Amino acid sequence: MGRNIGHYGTMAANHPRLLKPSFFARPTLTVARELLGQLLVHESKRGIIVGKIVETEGYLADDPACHAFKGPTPRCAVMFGPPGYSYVYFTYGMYHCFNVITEQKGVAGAVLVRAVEPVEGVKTIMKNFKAWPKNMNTSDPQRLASGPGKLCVAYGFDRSHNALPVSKGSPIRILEGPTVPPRDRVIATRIGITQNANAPYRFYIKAHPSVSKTGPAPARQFP
DNA sequence: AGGGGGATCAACT
DNA sequence: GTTGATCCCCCTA
Repeated sequence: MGRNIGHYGTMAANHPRLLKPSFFARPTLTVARELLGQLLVHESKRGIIVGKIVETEGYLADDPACHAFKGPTPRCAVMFGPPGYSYVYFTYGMYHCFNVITEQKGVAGAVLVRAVEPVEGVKTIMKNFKAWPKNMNTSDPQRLASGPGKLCVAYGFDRSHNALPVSKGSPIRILEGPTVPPRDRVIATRIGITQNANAPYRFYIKAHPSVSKTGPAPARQFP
């Protein structure tokens, strides 16, 4: 924990192991599962931020918990667009949530990135927390982005980051990260929703300190 | 034009 | 387990 795993910020500029739009043009739950361990990069004005994705949730077109369930609205329109774009929305009066669009163009779907382990740019993350109006717990560097709201504070994401490509040439990119051993990848029910709450659409790295919380349902391993 | 609800977080009982 | 902070979104009328 807290080990230096390399200069991902420099690599992020033009490293070949960058997830391409084709990665996201697949079933939402497949993408949610395979995003575990990958590296979310934000090349922001304050500095570059890199974090290892440790927790995701899928949101599907036929899923009552999904913003796109009842069809396109101005807010969720990007969910019906091409895969590999960001979907950032505002919630609870002060927080944002960051998603990546999945499925083929015309089919709604997204993966909510709920938590990352900070890998690079902790100083920049701390600047973002200092600029945040509400008091947040920043004592544990492993838990600076241990939830979807905190993640957006840490990365400096807001609605200006909605509908941006998550790919080469964009300030937001996802790099291939270290492979997560299958026994450490678990599936469970989602958090903080009431609609379709029993759907096992949440994925996280077992016992990882940066995961938001264990959740109500017993998590099981998936192949 | 009005109002209920929300993919959150931290503090409190 | 419950509650306050805080405001945009979307449905209803």
